[in-house]
This record gives sequence, structure tokens and C-alpha cells, in this order.
Amino acid sequence: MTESKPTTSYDVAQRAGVSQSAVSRCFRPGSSISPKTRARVLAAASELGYHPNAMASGLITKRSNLVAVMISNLTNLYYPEVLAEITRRLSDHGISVLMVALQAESDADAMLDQVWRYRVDGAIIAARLSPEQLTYFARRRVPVVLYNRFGEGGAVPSVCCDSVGGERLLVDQLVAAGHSVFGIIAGPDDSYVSQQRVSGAQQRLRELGRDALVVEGAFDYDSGAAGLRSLMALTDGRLDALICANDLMAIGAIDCARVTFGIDVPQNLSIVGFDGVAPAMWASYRLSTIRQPVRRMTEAAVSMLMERIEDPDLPPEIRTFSGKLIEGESARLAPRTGG
Amino acid sequence: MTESKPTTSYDVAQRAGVSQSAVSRCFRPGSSISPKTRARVLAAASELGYHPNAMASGLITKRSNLVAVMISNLTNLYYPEVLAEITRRLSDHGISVLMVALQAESDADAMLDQVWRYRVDGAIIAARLSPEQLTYFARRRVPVVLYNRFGEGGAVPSVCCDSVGGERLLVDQLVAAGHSVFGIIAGPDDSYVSQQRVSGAQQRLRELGRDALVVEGAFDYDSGAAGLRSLMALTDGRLDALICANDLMAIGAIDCARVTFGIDVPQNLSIVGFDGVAPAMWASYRLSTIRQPVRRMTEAAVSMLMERIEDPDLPPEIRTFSGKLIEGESARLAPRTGG
DNA sequence: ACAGATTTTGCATCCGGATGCAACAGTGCT
DNA sequence: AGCACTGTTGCATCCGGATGCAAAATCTGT
Repeated sequence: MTESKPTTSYDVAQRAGVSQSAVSRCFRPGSSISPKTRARVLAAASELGYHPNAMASGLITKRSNLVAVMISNLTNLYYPEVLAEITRRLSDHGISVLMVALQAESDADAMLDQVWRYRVDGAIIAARLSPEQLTYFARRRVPVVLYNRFGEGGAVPSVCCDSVGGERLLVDQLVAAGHSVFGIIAGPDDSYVSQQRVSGAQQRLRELGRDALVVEGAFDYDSGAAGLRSLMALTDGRLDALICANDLMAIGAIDCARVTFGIDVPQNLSIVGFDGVAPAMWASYRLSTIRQPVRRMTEAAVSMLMERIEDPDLPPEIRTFSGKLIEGESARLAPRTGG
Repeated sequence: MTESKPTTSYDVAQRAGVSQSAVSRCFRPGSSISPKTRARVLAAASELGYHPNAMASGLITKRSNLVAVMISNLTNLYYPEVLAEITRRLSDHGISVLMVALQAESDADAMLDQVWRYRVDGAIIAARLSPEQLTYFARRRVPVVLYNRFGEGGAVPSVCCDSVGGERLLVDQLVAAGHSVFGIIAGPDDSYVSQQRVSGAQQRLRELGRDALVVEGAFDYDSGAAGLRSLMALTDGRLDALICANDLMAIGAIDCARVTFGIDVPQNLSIVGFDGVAPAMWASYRLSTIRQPVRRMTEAAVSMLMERIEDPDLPPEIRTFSGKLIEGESARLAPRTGG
């Protein structure tokens, strides 16, 4: 038994003996429909396997109920969780996700073309877009929430984890525990998160009268290892505290320290990361890091977006969340106060 | 300068001094348009920032250019790469991804409702759906490709990595290397992949006159550790070869072996996994495993789907890919022939 | 320059649901 | 019964592009 032609609201209307309008109103919350008619229509609909056509309704209501979620490097361990959370929360609002996975910066325009064609109601962006691309959203009045990014001098709503505060926390602990030779492995230098984390750490180190060598990484495992090798060379092996701009590089550095240099972490070298991804908690690493409150951040991102879809004129807002220090065992930290 | 009202093909037509039909034909490959008109239209379109409305065109062509990608546990380390690959490949075909992240089995129906509403042209499914849900796709004539699943007795097109063959390879090597007490940590027992992997391993062990204890896991890190503890208890610590149904459990088991039991892996216990996820290659693990050819598999999934979108009457087809043995260092394997 | 072949163009209509408006039914009250 | 009022319903129309068809424009060959 194959339903060859898809059922429309007219089919349902005919079967239920009502007008097409009535069917439409049944599936549209807030419309005026008598319980009796509603029941008849819903019965007919389920017999026919009817599902309202989102394209037709989007066409006339100008609401696609689609939100673009743009993520640059999905393989970053941190983002899958974010994506899953966001998708789930949006679907609670009856909204589906148009997935946009960006590889290089280059293909962003081609991907954005898709976004425009589908007339998404909004976008959550965890990818690097150019200022022009961002303002284009504004020009088209498509609400946007940036995730761990910062755009247009604060004119774009964003949800961030407090990188500066997190790094200060880590630095305080490392300094208090008596470390002396500091190294930092940054992320790609066009990354806002990396800039924040690195400068947060540097600033606090300076405040405490310390200094740090910085090398650039790429937020991935290999560059953590490579970064450590560079820093070991630069410090003649005297490095004793390593701050990595994310967990993945910290993990790469830990492995490299142990395997390549035979260094005991944290006895002879403290390594800290940032993010709180799942592998950071694994027994081989027990990374000392700052865990981003993903649940609260995604919830904020989604609710900020929904508010702006309802009222596009809401002023931009930047919500910053504090990360939680995970003591772990990859760094010698100051003994807990009152512990 | 805010474009308050979105531009339509009529606006572009007016500006270019042509009819709306001409504009439409400019954006539809294969339509008859003179180069001169085309240029005029494209100029006007770009001046106005025009993007065809995918909902309007989908409504009339009955092609949404949307494909649902359904993934159950995004946090599984293996799927993000699959998702990124699939998204990229689909977008090469001008198709966007409607992301469906399933948490529990329970909410599948609610999520599917979204899928039906958007009249997706097809679906790639890496999630457990009920037979009814799967046949519903067929009834609605929406082509589907399963990813590492098996449906309806082979009546649904699928792309799989050869679990049985992979496990045989691993077992052969483990047996040849002289292991004697085998344990298996399975995945959830409703997982097709787990069934295949476990029975593949068991079958080959039996052929070689060996036997294995099996405990159930959940495809995650913790259940790898828990599984190892169970097996150690069951074997009085004599376990010397552990086959895990995926890498993540193998990693959990390695950590548990080293940290909880102080066992040297692979000297006193060989552990193998399956998938070839990124962390499996990390220096702390160097997991001996079977790497799924993700690129080739996603390419196959996408092209199989595209073919069936063009011609929905193509017969089902199951394409199985062989994984590649990664020797790693988490298991003592047979010396390579000819090595 | 002209008939005929070919391409380009515009017109009108369609896709499937949403909604303002007017007609209609049902309710409560005098 | 009559009237005002709230609650339902159907009609007609609209959203924005796609496309069959016929008219118009361009090209071909002589």
C-alpha cells in the first residue's frame, strides 16, 4: 500500500467534511476551532498520514521555523555536545536546525547562500564569519547569536564563556603553587577565543610579576604536542607550567611530555587546558581545566535567539558565563582555601 | 541602510526590465535564457541582494533540496566526522542538511514529524528507528540510506563497515599472537553494529577453538572501564585479550587496566577496539583497532541517496566497506607476514 | 529581403497552507 | 420569542517562484 501522492490539507478537509481553512486552523495553535471539528479533522489527518507542508506555511507566514546552526570545526570535540544541546532545545520550541558545517573560511559564502534561500528565522553561529557576512544578517534582519565569538564591536548578541576570568583562575593557582617558567600554547591567531584566553593569562601573569612564552597552535592534538616541543626548546627544558588555549592541545602536550620527553606530569610540568571536554576527564589525563557550562550557555543562546525572533529590535546583549575550575591532576595547583 | 522587505523575483524583474519568469529561469539551471538577459538579471539580483526563496521553489517543484541527517548520539566521537563529511558532500550537490539529533528513542516520532513537514528529499540515518518508522519512509517514497545500520531484512539501502570481517582480522591476530583468555565488551544489545561486531568476533574465536566471555557496555568510556572490571572479576584476573565493540570503550578499558589494576597494556593484556576515532591514535593509547573508511563510506551514502532521489525505484543496495587494521600498540598482534 | 527553424520571452496558472472578512451558529438574557 | 454577543466556519485571496504554451524575437539559408 503506497500513498503515491502526498496528502494536502484539502484531502484532509474533504475526508473530514470541512473546509481547508478548518484543517489549517487545527494545526495552528491559537486558531479558533471547535473541539468537535478539531477531533474530526485530526482523525482524518491521522488516517491519511497528513503532515502540514512547512514550505507552504513558511511561504505565507514568513516564518520558516528553521534556524541555521553554523559550526566551523565539528571535529573539535567540544562542538558536538553544543550542537546536540542546541538542536534539542530548538526543537522544544518547534524549530528545526539547518546544519551548516564550515570547513575553510572560503566556502562560507556558498554556505550562506543556502541559509538565505531557506529564509531561516535566525542563526546560532560558532564559526568565524567576516564582518560583512555578519552585517548582512543584520541588514536582512535575521537575528543572530554568536557562540563564543564576538562581533562588530559588541553589536551582535553573543553567549560566551569568560575566558579571561577562567585563565586568571588558572594562573592564580599555578603561580600560588610556585611555578616559575610559564609557557602558553595559543590557538590560531584569528580566533577570538584564543585571543581572549591568551591575553587573559598573560595579563594575570604580568599582574603577578611573571612572564610567559607564547607559541601558536591550531586547537588540535598535534599542535599541542608541537607547541610543547617548541617551548621546551625555547626554555631549554626549564618550562614548568604550560597553559593551553584548549583541552585538546593540553592533551596533546601531556602525551608529548610523557612520551617524547619522559616528563612526569604534573610533578615536573603542570599543564592546564580550557573547555572541559569529555576526554579531559579520562583517567590518563585528569586534566586541570576550566569547564564551560555548556548546558547553561546553549540554553542562553537559544533563548536569546528566540526572544530576538519574536522581537528583532531587542538590543544586542552579551551574556558571559563563568567556567568551573576542574582541579584534575595534570597540574600542581594551590591547595584549596579552606580545603 | 536596512532592506526592510525581502526582495522577490518580481523586484528583480522590475529592476532588470524583464518578466518574473525570466528571473526564475536565471536561477534555474537548464532553462532557456539569453546571455544578455541573464547578465542583466544577475546584476539586478546582486544589487538588490536577491536570493531565491527555497520554500516557494520547493513548494512548486516538490523538491526541497533538504536531506534529513539523523544521528542518535552525537557525542560518540565517531559521528561528528561523519556529519561533517556528509554535510559537505551534500552541499556539493546543492543540498542542505536538516539536522536531527536524537537523544532517546522516545522522541524519534516528534523529530520525524519535523522531517515530514519539511518534505525532505531523502534521509541519511545513523540512528535506531523502529521498523514502522522505517517503512513509513518507504510508504512516503522518501529515499533513505542507513549508515552502519541494517533495516527491514535488507530492504533498505545501507552503507556499512564490515564488522564481521574486521573482527575476524583482529581475532586472527590476537589468537596467532598466543592469547588465551578472551573477553568481549559489547555495545547496547539493541545495536546492530554491536551485534555484528560481537558475533563476528565470537564466531571467529569459535572457529579457532577459543571462547570468550561477553559483557554488555554502552559504547562509552565508562562502560569500557566497567566492562573490564567485570571481566577481570569473571576471569580471576586471567583475562589477557579484550575485544571492545568500539574505540571509546577500549580507551576506557585501557585507562582502567592501567590505573585501577596496574596492568601493563599490551604486555599483560591486549585491548582492541573498532572505529578508528581520533583519540584512539593519541600517544597514550595507540589503540589497535579497525579504522572505518569514513570518507569512502560517506561518499557512498551520499551518492546512493542522490541516485535514489533521482530514481526512487532503484532497488535497495547494501554497500559494505572493509576497515583497515591499525596495528597500534594496545595489543600484541601476530608479527606481520612478510614484515 | 523573406520563409522557415530555433531560441527567448511573457502570460497565466499552479503549488499548499494562512488569514481577514463576512456569514453563520450557539448562548444567555430580558 | 427576540436580541445582543461570543465562537466557528467557509470563501477568497495571497505568499514567491516554476513552467506549459503561444507569441515574439533572433537566426539561417537562399
